[in-house]
Amino acid sequence: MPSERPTSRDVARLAGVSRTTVSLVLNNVPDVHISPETRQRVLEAAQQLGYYPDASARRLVRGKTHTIALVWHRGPDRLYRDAFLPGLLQGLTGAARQYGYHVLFRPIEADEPDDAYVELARGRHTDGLILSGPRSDDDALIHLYQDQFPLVLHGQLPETDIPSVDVDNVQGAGAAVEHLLRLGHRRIGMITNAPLAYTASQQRLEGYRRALEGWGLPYDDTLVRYGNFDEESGLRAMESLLALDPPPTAVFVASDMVAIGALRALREHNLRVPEGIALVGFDNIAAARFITPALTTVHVPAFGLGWAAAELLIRLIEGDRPAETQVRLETELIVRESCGAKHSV
Amino acid sequence: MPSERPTSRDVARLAGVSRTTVSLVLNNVPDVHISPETRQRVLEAAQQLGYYPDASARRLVRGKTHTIALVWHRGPDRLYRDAFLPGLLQGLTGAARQYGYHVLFRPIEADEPDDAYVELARGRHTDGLILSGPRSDDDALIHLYQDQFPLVLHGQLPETDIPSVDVDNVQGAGAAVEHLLRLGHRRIGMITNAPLAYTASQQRLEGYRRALEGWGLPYDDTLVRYGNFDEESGLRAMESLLALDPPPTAVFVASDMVAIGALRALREHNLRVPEGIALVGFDNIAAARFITPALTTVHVPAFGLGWAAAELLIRLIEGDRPAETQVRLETELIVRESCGAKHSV
DNA sequence: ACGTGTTACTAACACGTGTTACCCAATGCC
DNA sequence: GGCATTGGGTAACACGTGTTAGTAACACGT
Repeated sequence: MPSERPTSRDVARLAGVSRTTVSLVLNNVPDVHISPETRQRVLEAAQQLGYYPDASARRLVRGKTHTIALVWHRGPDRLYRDAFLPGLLQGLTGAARQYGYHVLFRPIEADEPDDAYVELARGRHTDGLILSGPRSDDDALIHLYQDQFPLVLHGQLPETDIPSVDVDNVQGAGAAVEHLLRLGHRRIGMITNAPLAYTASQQRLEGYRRALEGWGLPYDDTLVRYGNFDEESGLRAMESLLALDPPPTAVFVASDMVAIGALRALREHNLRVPEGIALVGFDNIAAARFITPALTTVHVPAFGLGWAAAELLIRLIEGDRPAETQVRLETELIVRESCGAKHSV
Repeated sequence: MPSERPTSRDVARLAGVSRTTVSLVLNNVPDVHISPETRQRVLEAAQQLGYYPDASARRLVRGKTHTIALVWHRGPDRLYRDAFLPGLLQGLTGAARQYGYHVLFRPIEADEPDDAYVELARGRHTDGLILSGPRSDDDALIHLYQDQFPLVLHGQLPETDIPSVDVDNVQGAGAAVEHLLRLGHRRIGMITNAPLAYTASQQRLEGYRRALEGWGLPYDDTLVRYGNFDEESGLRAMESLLALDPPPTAVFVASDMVAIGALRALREHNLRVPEGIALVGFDNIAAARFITPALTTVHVPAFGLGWAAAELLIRLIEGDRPAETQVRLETELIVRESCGAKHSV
């Protein structure tokens, strides 16, 4: 880009007015009197020169970047979370655009310190952060929050009141298990999406337990296995459940990825789904639709989560304290083939 | 964030030196003599105050934003391209980080003008742009290029020498068809990924044609159908191919998404894959692995494309004219079940 | 005694904008 | 006629940094 980029001074010169006037006109400052002719001259001059105000200068003088960042932590669940990235980003940018904000994408790689993102905040690269996959041992995060820096978590951090956006895992898991109960199953196993160190895992397990108890069935932890984000863990967990005597007639797998592994185990044991064992997943990743049998699952609204996160964050930035800073979105049960409902209806 | 944010002036005051010295020390400016004691004092003062230089001020004075943007156009292929977004972004940010750049994500929505992204460039929000899904009728793009603004296209625009990054579609399609030929097929149909207005479609078709001709087989356009990004189009195209007498014994579908539709058509006709008809796809989207039968396909290295695009763009920004501005990455054939190779080996 | 270099540092300008405080002329009011 | 008010505009400061040109002190060779 050649250096002959026009500045507001050039526009002022061409229009025969002061730089102040140019600024007043171009920003449509209210309650200020500029004659229509002058206004017109300025507009034409700006147009003619192809003037665009310099973003850096604006940021500096206004003390605002009009940018928010999505901080994307690596971790064992990275591949899993990648499935939500496009939807989440579209939601984020959609809401951001409505408020005139830009979105920065900032993954934290394995060779970086976990708190590498603080520079974004402290160095005033952005006005606020959305943190995906927060860890409770992250005290840089706590400090930022104490310093009133605008933050929204994607996912939950127990024991804090940091604003966050998440899906209602208890309700979603409950709906899945309820569905199996309605189909007549009474011996229902569960494979978690991840170890219980993850809040979401605890909550989905809790939903499973409550659904059972709501129907007067005891919670029995011999029917529960722990997944770990990937197919492999699902395969092993299902093998272990099949070793039970008798095995469950249905299994709620709290992650589609893990469910795909479970499905493979069933195929290797020549068990038909849903006739032999019924399955319900969680997440509604793209592959759930395509796999055979198509997976009944709990839909996680990635777009909606992104939208809500950006909207909440921007509200915090602009200072109008929102009534509710803990957003929980509802999930939706997507009935396909793996649960057996299609046959029993 | 309270307004007591420390500036370099505060650091200078605390260390008992001038602001200039602070800047020199903190930026490690070479060939300048500062006594070790002073250097130490400055560092300690900065540390003690928790000083982070203001990014906006830096951008302004340096005339660089150290930011690049990924412009993501909507379009009929959006859902299709979403499959590559996570990989592409990881690649982009990975390379960007090595050079100290940030990455902005900017989708252009349906209700915006196509050239809404120029503001990013003209207003100096970013130092360069990566454009995904460029259209040849976009003259804002041409102007930007003429004004020497650093640009890299993801995908190709015929008849220009704008730097671009893409996969070698001709080679990839050729390898896919070659694979089917080696397996003994001689009557091979093709379903394109999209209408021929898309450069990638033309090129994949060209790869198909060349592979046939390389084996001395005539190119026969009665064996070719046109997909349109989605499952539905694949289903219809395959139905049409099945109406031929005799139908092809194998089909190269230049998009996994479309291939999934084709697969459904075959299932509805009770044709087994690969025994009845063999299939090879293109793209290697996540679902290709999970579907039954698992899809043999041509892998598109999204991460590599992102990395290459960012690296090329940053080279252009920093002024060291790269030797080659048209990057073409190789694809890789992923052999799974749908082609029949697993049985014949 | 004098110029020449070197070390260690600083004063002052520049980047391009938004905004406050002020000014001048014309008008309205009694 | 004197005074307040309003319309239309500008001079000057501020934002927080990077960088150039310059200075003061001191060492050194002759």
